Amino acid sequence: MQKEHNLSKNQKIIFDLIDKSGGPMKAYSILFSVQKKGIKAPLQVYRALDKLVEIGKIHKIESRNAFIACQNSSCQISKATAFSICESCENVSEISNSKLSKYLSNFSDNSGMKYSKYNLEFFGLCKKCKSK
Amino acid sequence: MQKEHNLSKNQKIIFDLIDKSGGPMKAYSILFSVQKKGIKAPLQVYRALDKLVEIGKIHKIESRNAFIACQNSSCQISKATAFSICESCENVSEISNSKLSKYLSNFSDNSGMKYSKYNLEFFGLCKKCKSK
DNA sequence: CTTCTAAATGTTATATTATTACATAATGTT
DNA sequence: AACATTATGTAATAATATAACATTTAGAAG
Repeated sequence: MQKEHNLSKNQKIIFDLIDKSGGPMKAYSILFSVQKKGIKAPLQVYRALDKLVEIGKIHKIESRNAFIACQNSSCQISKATAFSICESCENVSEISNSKLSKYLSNFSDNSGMKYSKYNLEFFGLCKKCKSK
Repeated sequence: MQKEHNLSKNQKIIFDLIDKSGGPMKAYSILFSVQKKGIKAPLQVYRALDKLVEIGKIHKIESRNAFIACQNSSCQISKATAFSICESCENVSEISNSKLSKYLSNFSDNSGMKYSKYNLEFFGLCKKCKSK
């Protein structure tokens, strides 16, 4: 049962942009693209991004300082994310593999720490780039 | 068989500082600390950090833009890293769990991509912070 | 429908993180 | 010694992100 989040004006503009782009986008490139829609300042972008991340509509690719629309409909909250990143063309895709997420969600070591969240980034060459 | 890397002057200064700190350090806090040793510019710090990451003496905590000394003697190259991060006190430690690393190193999905590297960051509350 | 509150917005300034470009010096190899 | 590679020094600037403050909008409670 997915909670419906009514996105605000800025949130919707920015989510739609990222979603339509189909890939990761950087904050200042988003800013540039939405200036014609009246969003003028970095903070307006970052605030929308923060909220979108919080509700799981987008995820942050930490190693790239970029944001991508969630490609996994069951992912309501960004608390368990995994991505594959091509180091040549920088293509990013979200990995939704139930075994992997089960394994990591249940992972515990001997530190006595209970993990509530994780982010995993895999790097390599995608099919296309490998065959070049 | 561990390759011996002869660190250069700046690399050694910066590695020693991070190593002795026992935790993650940020680039500009490193810069501040090493100014008395003659390292004056950000680039000098970033260059040393880049090299240290490349040879696996330190790792970058992507979600924190911080660098930590490798706590895992068998880790020559930063190609398979996992960390646990306390979201309250920001304590970070490197996870060395052979099952986990084996699982992730062998992970493959149906994207046809062969992963050569990964970085995993777990978040939660450490023992101390949990009991507060 | 009004009062209250929480969330979102707008705006300016500034902090933090990282790289470009170019010159020089030290180190290792043949 | 000549060459190539790696490291250093320095100035400028680019890219990423937040602080502080004023105002507005949207929901919830009476």
